[in-house]
Amino acid sequence: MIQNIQNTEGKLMLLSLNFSSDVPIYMQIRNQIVVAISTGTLEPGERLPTIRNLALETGINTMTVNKAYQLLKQEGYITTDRRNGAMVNGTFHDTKTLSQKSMDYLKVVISEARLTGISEEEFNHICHIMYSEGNMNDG
Amino acid sequence: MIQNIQNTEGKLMLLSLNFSSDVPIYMQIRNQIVVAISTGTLEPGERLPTIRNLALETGINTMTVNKAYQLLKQEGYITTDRRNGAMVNGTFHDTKTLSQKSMDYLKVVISEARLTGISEEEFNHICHIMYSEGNMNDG
Amino acid sequence: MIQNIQNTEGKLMLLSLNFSSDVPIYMQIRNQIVVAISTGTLEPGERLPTIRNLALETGINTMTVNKAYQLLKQEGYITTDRRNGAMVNGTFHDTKTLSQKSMDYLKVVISEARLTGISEEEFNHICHIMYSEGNMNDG
Amino acid sequence: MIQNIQNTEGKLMLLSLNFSSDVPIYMQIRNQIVVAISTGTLEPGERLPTIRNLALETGINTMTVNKAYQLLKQEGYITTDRRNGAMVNGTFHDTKTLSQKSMDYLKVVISEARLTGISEEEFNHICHIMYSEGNMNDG
DNA sequence: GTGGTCTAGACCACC
DNA sequence: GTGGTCTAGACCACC
Repeated sequence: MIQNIQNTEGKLMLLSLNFSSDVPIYMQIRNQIVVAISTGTLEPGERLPTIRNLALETGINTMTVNKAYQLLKQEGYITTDRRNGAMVNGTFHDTKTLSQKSMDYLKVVISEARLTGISEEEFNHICHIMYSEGNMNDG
Repeated sequence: MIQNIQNTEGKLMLLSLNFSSDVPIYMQIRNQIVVAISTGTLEPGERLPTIRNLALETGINTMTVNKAYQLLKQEGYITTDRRNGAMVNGTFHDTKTLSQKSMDYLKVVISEARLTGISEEEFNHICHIMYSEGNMNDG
Repeated sequence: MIQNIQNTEGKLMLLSLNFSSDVPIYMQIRNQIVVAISTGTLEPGERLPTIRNLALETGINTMTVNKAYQLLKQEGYITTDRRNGAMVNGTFHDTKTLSQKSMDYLKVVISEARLTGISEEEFNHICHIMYSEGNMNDG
Repeated sequence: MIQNIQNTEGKLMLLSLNFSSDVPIYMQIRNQIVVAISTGTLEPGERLPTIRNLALETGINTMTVNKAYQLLKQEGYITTDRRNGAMVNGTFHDTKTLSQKSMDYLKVVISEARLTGISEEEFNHICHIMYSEGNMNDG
């Protein structure tokens, strides 16, 4: 299911939820918001949709949205306060380190890539496209 | 928990299971066997530990191991028969395509990488190291 | 054993299980649900009985029902999620291709038909009756 | 695995065994011999390979081949005697009836066909091709 | 000995 | 309440 979601300024945000996926809904929300922040679809300081709105428009429970926002807050991607709701963080730690979880996932993805005959150059190309998506909103 | 597992020829195989992870145990087994096949730790035609043995030595239930093997079989990584047990497939389809799931994971990993200040060159370097691991057994 | 099963809306569904068959129970369930979807007994979007209910009313274990549902899900016949349980898919890929397995079965069935003296016309007639069952709910 | 098998007169017979299939080996042998008889590849009165030979050339246990032959004998497809080994039956009962098992399989196959968008005419065409294979050796 | 199936029952995250 | 996972243990056909 693909949903058009508006943030508090009325800007559109695409949210694609798959209810029969083994990835929990709250994690799908979290992932897509991380991607949106990284690609610039969500800019530093920008307000996220309110929990209530996001829940209402996607038809999911507010608890589920809340769980996603809590996770994002805990990971440092967003801040929440009572007056302004949720907001994209302006600065991120330049730790230049991938989490162990991401490293594990990456290893499995690369393993699958190799086994289907994708060369390192071709894999770099796929990564390049994904990396570049983050620069579209920069120029 | 890290376990040394012997395949049917007595060769050692490292299996690291995290029982408190949100990744199901059968999926952890599946993932690590995919990585092992890709890196050459498990060679084409090589026999995997029997379901019973793997279960016994890791302390996991045979049903759980069975589930992992069924998944690997269904994905085309291994074949199973009652004569020889489980066996790494000799040939893989060079489809050169990543599954949607892998694409999604990769996108999230790359998003996290960007946000921690990892440049595309640095990310390529991480990938290069992982890609190269599979070539150690080639020379 | 023939069981009357109710789906979540209370609609009756016939399920006939043969415990002494060489066809595994989960496969019998899978097969009969595929037939039910194809004939329109189960309609697109319709909810299947919950795993628990189906297990309870048939006296089968939940794991066995779960296996059948997992298979149906993987084959694209149904979707499952924790909110709505299992649900018949609304759209199916018009691939117009039979699986190798179905081709093999069909070949054996046709071979048996020929050897018992059933002509191609007579065989087409049997198929016609089975094909037509799916159109009863259309008119 | 595809094996060229010689019958007792030296005639070649193609046998394709899939050891990781969920269809037991003895049933695969049985099925393929039924198809071979039906298509005329094996003619009435023709001798089958000896159990020992078939086992030797395919690498399967003689018990497995024996099981297949016993089943074929019991179903009336072949006769066995101590001097001549196994032999294709000359006459088959023109019962013009499909077994319940075959009816069940056919129903599932047709259900799958409908759901992938195969029309009755297209299905008849597939059947026609399979039916026709049995007439190639007739002319 | 091997994988495959099934049970009874528990527990879990998710919604 | 829902599906999903896991266990301990039994039994099975197949090879």
